[in-house]
Amino acid sequence: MDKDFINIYNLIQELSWLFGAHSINGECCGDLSLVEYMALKKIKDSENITIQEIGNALNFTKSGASKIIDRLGNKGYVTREISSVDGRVCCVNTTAKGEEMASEIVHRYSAYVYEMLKEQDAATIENIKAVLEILVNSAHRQENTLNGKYSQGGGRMSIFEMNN
Amino acid sequence: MDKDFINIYNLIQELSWLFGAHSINGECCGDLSLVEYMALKKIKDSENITIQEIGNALNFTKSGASKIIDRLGNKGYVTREISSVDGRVCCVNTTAKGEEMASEIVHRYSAYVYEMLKEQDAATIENIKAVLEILVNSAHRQENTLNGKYSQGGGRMSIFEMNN
DNA sequence: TGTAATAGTTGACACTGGAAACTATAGCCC
DNA sequence: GGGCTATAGTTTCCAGTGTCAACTATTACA
Repeated sequence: MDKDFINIYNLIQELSWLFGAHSINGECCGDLSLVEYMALKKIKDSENITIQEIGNALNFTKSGASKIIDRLGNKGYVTREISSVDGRVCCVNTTAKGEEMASEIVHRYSAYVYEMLKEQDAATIENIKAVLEILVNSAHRQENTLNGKYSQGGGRMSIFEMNN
Repeated sequence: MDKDFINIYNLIQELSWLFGAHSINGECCGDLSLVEYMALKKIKDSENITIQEIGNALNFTKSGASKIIDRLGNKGYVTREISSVDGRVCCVNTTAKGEEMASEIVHRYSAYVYEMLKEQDAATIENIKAVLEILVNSAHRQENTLNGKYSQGGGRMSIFEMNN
């Protein structure tokens, strides 16, 4: 039983590494790092997201988030506008170019995943999807119970503070 | 059909992020970064591994790998000895402390995974394991077909050079 | 023996993200 | 309205990290 979870942990770790910043994603896509891509994706999926929200979503300080948006802005993938309702907050949105880049990356990697899995039958593909959904949902739930409130540093807990 | 692979890609991406360097692993364990932990794990699993091999396995240059081993050495987790058969190569091995630290990390994260998945029944757990094995194996296979030979820079290909 | 190849190390460098100080706006209370 | 506080974001300084290129040391081979 315990063995199963060790096993699953090791497999997730391995998979994460293979899809993480040091592997195929090392340079995620031309001029985007993995972090920048994740931010771009988040911005694309939310209308008028703020710097702070991006930071919280990706576990960066607002300082770090601001710099990531700088980079994305310099590359022409996002715009930064001052909110019309509150002069302190920035509304970040993707440009057409940013939108296109995000789609391109998804397309490329999906093709990669297709190459990976093309020999699997339809039922297996469905099953893979179902399992990944369980994992992602459980991980999100677990993340939420772990994370406290966010201060500048995004008061996230290390797993090592969990229960000692 | 195509939709399935996009879906799966997005889920893997999400899961990888959640287990990647910027999330719970931000500080993987006290004084180890994710990269250092991956190296430690690799060293633990192979007898007398060389710097170069570590670099290749983790997609680092030999220079980068050398510095990671420096750090692990300074923290007392690994030893570096000159090979008895070839005076140029280093044999890296874990110390007892390193061994213990690696186990501790696995233990901690397995507990985390257990918390994540404790509500799933036994059949689901088995299924999760099976799916992850498929994914990890396919990803490794795919990685090998993508990567060319390793030079200093570990001549890995960006996914964007795949077919254009 | 001398030249080329190979493993590893080192130093200079660029990039990244955090902490803290700072700017600017908003909210509130008198 | 004036003044205090809170909040969003930016900027400066800094430490950590990994690459490149030059270097050392050892081995292989002609």
